[in-house]
Amino acid sequence: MDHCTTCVVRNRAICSALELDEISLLGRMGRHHKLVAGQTLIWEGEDSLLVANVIDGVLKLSTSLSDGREQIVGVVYPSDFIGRPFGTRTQHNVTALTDAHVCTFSSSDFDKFAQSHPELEHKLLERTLAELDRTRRWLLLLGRMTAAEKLAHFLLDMSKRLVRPDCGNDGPMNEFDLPFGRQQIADILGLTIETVSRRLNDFKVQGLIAVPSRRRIEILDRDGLEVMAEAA
Amino acid sequence: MDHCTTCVVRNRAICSALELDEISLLGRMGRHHKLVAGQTLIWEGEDSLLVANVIDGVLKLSTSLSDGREQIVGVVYPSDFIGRPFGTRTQHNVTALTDAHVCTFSSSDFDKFAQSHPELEHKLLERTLAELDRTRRWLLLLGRMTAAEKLAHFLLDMSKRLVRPDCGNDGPMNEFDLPFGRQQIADILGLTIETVSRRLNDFKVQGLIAVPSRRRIEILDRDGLEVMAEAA
DNA sequence: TTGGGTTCTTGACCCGCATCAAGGAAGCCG
DNA sequence: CGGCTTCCTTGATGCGGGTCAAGAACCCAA
Repeated sequence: MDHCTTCVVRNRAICSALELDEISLLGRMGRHHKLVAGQTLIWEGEDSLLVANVIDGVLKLSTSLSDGREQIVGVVYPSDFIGRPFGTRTQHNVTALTDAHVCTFSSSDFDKFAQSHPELEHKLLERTLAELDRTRRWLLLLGRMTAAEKLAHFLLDMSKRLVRPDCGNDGPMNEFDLPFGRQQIADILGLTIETVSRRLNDFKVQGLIAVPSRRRIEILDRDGLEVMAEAA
Repeated sequence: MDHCTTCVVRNRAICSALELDEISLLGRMGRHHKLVAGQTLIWEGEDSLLVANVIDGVLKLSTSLSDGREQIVGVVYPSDFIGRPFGTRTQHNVTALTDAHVCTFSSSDFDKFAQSHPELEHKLLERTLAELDRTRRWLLLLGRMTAAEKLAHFLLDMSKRLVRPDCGNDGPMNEFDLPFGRQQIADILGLTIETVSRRLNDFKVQGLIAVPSRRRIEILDRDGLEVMAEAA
């Protein structure tokens, strides 16, 4: 039984580098897996045993300090790749934020397969380079921006990344549901939950956004938000 | 004339993936380049025209905000790879911190060559994955650590990365010269120059380190520094 | 509907780090 | 050697965001 042929991320995940017959080869090594919100797939420090493609849902990558301080170091969406191939220890937890579907492979199986399929490795390289760029921009945000700037950036970024996969790419959305609670937003931006709450309220008062329900955001003044993001 | 055969990083750079005849092929596309301290090789936002291997010296990757705030997003050492292959806009400046030698390639030449040499791409992928891991740990540092913790981490990291290439890998050094001034350290850690100076002085008073001259560091109590790095 | 748990907001206070402002120490070139 | 520049240190002050502490809003399940 080959589920790859019906996979919704078939054309966007790294698998898209492969021909039909190779895909089914890879597919036979993969296992479809269901995660409930909050469930952790990979633990920090454990030997890297599996890698995966995200089919559906949103997951977070996070590390923490011994005293409980946590930092989210990455957020992963459908068609993204998870895990650390080529035998190193995993450096962070991977946890589902929403209910999610992933397609997992044993690390060693995947490594072997990748080494003999340069197309696949190339795709993975492009993704990794892009992710590195994104992460480096994040360093600027964490190291040099104020709380208000951080939040403005975050909201704008979300509005661009949360485009529904089905309804074509007609630019950023002005209305969306966050897959995060306030604490998670704080952990992404290197803030506290209180500060997130307060600055969000400031934006509301300034008429930049509306927050009709806890996780719903409406961007009322995108330009204003963009100014906020670059200047404070 | 093939300088690759005498290249000091020949066995550590990504070139080490290649056979002799392929290396000379790549070598003919490369240009050896000398940089003086402070010179910028690649500018943020410019179309990615070149990539390079670092032969000697230390370079920084940095981005900045319109008002002058700067964040260093990466530091590059001999044998490391610089630049963004596969045609995207470069996201950060690349600037020499010390006098440096690099071996540059036109992006398009390199891309073509890489696509037909999976070994090379594999090496590059492994490096990029490692760099991504490193950068993500840095997010934790910037987002969740205090000034003292940041500095302790920084010093320990330096002591591990600045091992002289010629004298084999006999662990971290307890005495070394920083390739950075105080302002650069601040830009790496997301602090101000004054805070760096003050916390460094605290460490001196506590007997953790000695600072015999501006850029020289001696670690006197490594365990103490490690405690500082994890708790503070 | 009620009750209990969770998540979010709001307020009061405080501390770490930024900011502003001199002053000192090195390096550099005449 | 003296003067200049650059880099670093030290001090005084203030603010942004963290911390602590309630309370409000929401979410379910019974």
